[in-house]
Amino acid sequence: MAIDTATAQRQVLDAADALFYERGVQSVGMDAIRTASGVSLKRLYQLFPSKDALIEAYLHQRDQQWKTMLAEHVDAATEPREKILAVFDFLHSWFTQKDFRGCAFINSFGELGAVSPKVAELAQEHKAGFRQALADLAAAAGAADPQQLADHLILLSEGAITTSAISGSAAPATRAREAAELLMQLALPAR
Amino acid sequence: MAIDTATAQRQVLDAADALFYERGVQSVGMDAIRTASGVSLKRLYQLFPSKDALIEAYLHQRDQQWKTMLAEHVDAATEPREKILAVFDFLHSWFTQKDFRGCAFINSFGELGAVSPKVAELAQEHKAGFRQALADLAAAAGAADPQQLADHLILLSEGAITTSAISGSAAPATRAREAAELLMQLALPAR
DNA sequence: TCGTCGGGAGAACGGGCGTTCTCTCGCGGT
DNA sequence: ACCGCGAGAGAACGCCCGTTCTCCCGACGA
Repeated sequence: MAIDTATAQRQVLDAADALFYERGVQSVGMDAIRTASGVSLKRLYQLFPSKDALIEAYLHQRDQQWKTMLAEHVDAATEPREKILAVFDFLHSWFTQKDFRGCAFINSFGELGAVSPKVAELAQEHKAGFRQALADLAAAAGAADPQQLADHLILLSEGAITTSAISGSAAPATRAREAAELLMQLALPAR
Repeated sequence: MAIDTATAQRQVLDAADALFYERGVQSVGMDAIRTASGVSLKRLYQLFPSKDALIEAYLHQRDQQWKTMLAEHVDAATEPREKILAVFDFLHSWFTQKDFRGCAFINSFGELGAVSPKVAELAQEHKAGFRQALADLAAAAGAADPQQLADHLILLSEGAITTSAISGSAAPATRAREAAELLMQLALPAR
């Protein structure tokens, strides 16, 4: 065996992640992933029985990575209010990554959501997870209506993601942070 | 001549609009548009020299339609503050259309933005136009910083569009409207 | 009436893609 | 040393798609 199964999987997933995210899921052929990963097609199909399965794994991995990065930023803050603002700092640092091209779930949903129920479902789950995280933060900060504040914050976040992707600027993150601060003034008890 | 050039063009554009929007640009073949429009392939290629040209025309048409629908809602309101809220009422009525599947520009950008500069450019122009419209409304409402208010409103709008598309619910429009009201409380001079 | 022009229907072409198959080779066990 | 399993490389297959071509017909001017 040339390479260990686990490392082969990691190589394939890394290559798929980079290519799918950069060019979109449909524009990337299995051959490109074969070339980029250095894993033979035969093995690739042993690890992932179809392109759809690979797409699923790609989205799953993105979800994990995204949650981890978000948690790192949020955990670094101590004050509940600061933790909410840290979400937008996280967005800003994400937007300034040179390969930033929007949210993988929004992009995949736009490509395949109407045609692949699985992709649509994964996008919903990802966004639901984010919403839950925001709701927890809002509750911890003592919001009178944490669900409402969470909804407002998620709108700002999603808006910032797509606006930043299309405009190519990271400014929407700071604008969203501004707006979040204003909304918190109204939704949180005075300190 | 079986059908007049103008009506043939309209039939093709209507078919392309429906199919591209519903299934995504890349999932729809020229053959499907030929069948749906009833216009022969030969004529189709006389009217639009390539699929790319047809995609461009599709996006252009979407832009026009969208601006028109927005303007109808905004113009129906009289108070400057009401005009801004009318934007979110427009979003709500859009989201409840049975074929709603998010913003055609965001979806196309996710599919082709990285690979087609023309699509990326059209998406930027569309969003810039929306931003300008919001900035005008914010200025008319007497915002201290109309650019900032416009930026906050566009984030709420874009967030509502993608959240609604993925969740399949129109609720984000009302949540965004709520948030917009709160932000206006702070950004506009007391009445 | 005849020829020609333009359009409709759909076959054809060239290329790409997802998936599978073939061939070959190196390695481990006896 | 030999056998056979599994892996790598890439050809092959079947299908789809964008684009062009062919063939046929109906309309219209001389």
